Amino acid sequence: MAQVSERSRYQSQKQLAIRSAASVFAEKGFHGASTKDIAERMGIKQGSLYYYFKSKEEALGEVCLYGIEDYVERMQSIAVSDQPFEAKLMAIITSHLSSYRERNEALKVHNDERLYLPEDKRARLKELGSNYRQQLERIFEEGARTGALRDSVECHFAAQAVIGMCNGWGDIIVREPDLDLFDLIQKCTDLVLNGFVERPKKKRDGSEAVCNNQDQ
Amino acid sequence: MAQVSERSRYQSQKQLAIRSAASVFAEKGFHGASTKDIAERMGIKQGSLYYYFKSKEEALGEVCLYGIEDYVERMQSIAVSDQPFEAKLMAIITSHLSSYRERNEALKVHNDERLYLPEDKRARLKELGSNYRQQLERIFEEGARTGALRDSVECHFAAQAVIGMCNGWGDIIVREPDLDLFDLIQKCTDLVLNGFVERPKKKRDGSEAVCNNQDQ
DNA sequence: TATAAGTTCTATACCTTTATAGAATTTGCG
DNA sequence: CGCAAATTCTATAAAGGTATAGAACTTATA
Repeated sequence: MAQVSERSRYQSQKQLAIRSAASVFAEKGFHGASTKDIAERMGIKQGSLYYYFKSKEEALGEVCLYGIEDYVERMQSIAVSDQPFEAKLMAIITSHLSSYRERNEALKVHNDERLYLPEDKRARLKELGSNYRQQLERIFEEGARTGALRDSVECHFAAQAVIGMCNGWGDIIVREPDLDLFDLIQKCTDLVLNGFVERPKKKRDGSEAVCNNQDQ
Repeated sequence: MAQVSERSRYQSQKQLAIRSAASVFAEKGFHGASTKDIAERMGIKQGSLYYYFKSKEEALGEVCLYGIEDYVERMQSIAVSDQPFEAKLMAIITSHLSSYRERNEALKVHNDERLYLPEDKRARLKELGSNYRQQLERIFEEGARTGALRDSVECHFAAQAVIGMCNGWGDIIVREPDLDLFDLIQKCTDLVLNGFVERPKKKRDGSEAVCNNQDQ
């Protein structure tokens, strides 16, 4: 029994299948994509795809999960890290925006297509999405507690606003490959912290040093 | 020849067709929606729909145009109005967010599905979208000139960020009908102006009076 | 009422797509 | 090699979707 290579081959092909599906779904949408498209992108015939997915819908489910798992993991590692509030915020924005530059198509598919999954298959995704938002909320709460933020800031609103803004840049980042991502990250962070209205500068100015290892 | 009523009936049915298509496209996406769905929602049979649209794709084009025209018009009237910067910003956010509450499904379709149109049919939409962004940019430029904003604010970035944030709230607004829209508008405006970091209050505090007629 | 234009319906040609079954091929190993 | 499991292929059933043609019905008006 070819146990060793079976595992290896199946798993690498399955991974390829998920990435191919992500790519096609991102480009054409779930309903606009055909199983033939996906199979072709991974170099096999349409019927063979069903060796890896029970249905097209299952493929969507796995792509969405793959996309958001990665995303949540990075949030996790930032949340537990030992950085001050402003550094965490920038790290999160960096992680979020650079995931689009890396053509993390699965995340885009999660954002745009997950609603086409039936309720029960979306439960896990909901959980992960809520987890992401809650961790961001807690980071804002911590910021308010340590005095980095106004007391009046509503952390639920803040988290949603940041996530929404980042997702909004997602499409633009994908469309415009020449866009300076680091510059954009700084501007977004600055907007969230300070807004556009003039204010007296505090002692903070080396804020570009807070982000060092998130840009891979 | 029934000239008078022909015009009236055709046009009202066409309007209904566009709104029905908007509703179905918003719910199922362009590819997920069938011409049968659209026809049923407007109370006719599938084949009859082709009296109003040459093709399903043409229907998408008209829905997108319908959605964004309205949106751009409201921006226009705010841009030329004689309000100070902060009031204009709040009016724009109000217009944008409340269009989702009014279930302006055509705008959602424009945002999510317009990319499925062929290049040439998208030209006009691009023009209108650019127009919207440019007008918002000019409002920010004006704000910087009159001293309401930092000089360093990059108006192109600012406009995109505001549009992205509002679009991000769009899905949430549709999903959560109990959300307090006026509260949300104020928070969004405050975020864009002041950010989340504590700052000394200026003389501005009657900021809730600046918006009076945009909430219809 | 008779007419003609306008509107909707029925029926269908044609195509694409999903999913399955079973044959064929590949793979690793004794 | 030659086997058995794993993987991929071919072929196809079944379903659903788009668009068209021409018949049938409606409406306003002469």
